[in-house]
Amino acid sequence: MPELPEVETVVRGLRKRVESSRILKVKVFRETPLSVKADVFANALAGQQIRVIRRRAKYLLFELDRHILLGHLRMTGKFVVTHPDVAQGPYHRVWFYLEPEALLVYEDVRCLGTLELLTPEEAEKKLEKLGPEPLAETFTSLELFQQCQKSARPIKVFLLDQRNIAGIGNIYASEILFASGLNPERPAHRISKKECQKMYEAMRRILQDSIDHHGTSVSDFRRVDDKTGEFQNFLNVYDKTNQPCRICHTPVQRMVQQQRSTFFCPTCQP
DNA sequence: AGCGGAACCTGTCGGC
DNA sequence: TGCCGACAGGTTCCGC
Repeated sequence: MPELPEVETVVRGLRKRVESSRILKVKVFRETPLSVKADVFANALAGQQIRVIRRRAKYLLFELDRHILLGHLRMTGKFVVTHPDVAQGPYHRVWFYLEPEALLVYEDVRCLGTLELLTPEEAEKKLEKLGPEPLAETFTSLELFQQCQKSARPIKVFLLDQRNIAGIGNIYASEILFASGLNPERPAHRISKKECQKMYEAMRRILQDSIDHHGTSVSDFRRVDDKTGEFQNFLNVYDKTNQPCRICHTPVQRMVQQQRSTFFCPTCQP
């Protein structure tokens, strides 16, 4: 499901519902997502308080008394807050019993998501490899331009590489390039300073707008309270193959870059 | 160093 | 109806 705006939406929901709660007990239904054995995971978490919840790139950080629980939802991971007497769903992978009275459910159809139990130092080491947060006040168009200058890869592929900029995924990469009028195959280092400025502004505007609309629910993304996001209503090209471009009415095209779909308007993005 | 491709999983959808 | 391949919002590993 999730790119930066969706993870931010989840983090905000979790903050409201479970920040400062204490983990009483953990039940693991499937070990695949975990970085350690189920019993180690469960025993280590029991008794720790969730002090702070925050986001870095597409990661969720649960800052506990002694550990960082680092979550990544990959394609289909979800966190849902519910009641302790809820029935076990088919894709429930981990239950966190919380005090006061709540159940935090981690569910994941495809089981590609991860829950890593780390020390603060290990988490730090892992996250420092990521590029800058595109919405950070300190992130500038000049920084983006300088980063682009270092890469000959297609700009779409560049945007997906988390070491360049953190948090953009397949939906927003296509949307950002459409809004910037840039062809997805343009080598990153061939993009002018002026075009980069436009891409920077599009990036910040689109990501912030999406957060304001609680993210994009294309198939199964849900908020912590199981509501959908609303930003799918504002997408211009993603998954719109053969539909007329909103600006020029040319049919939107799909192509494959790095084994992933890219959507674009051949007229608006020459 | 940097690239393309496969792997990790499971479900869904379209075509024949 | 049934089967099969393609595809899905992501990351990481491996070999060239």
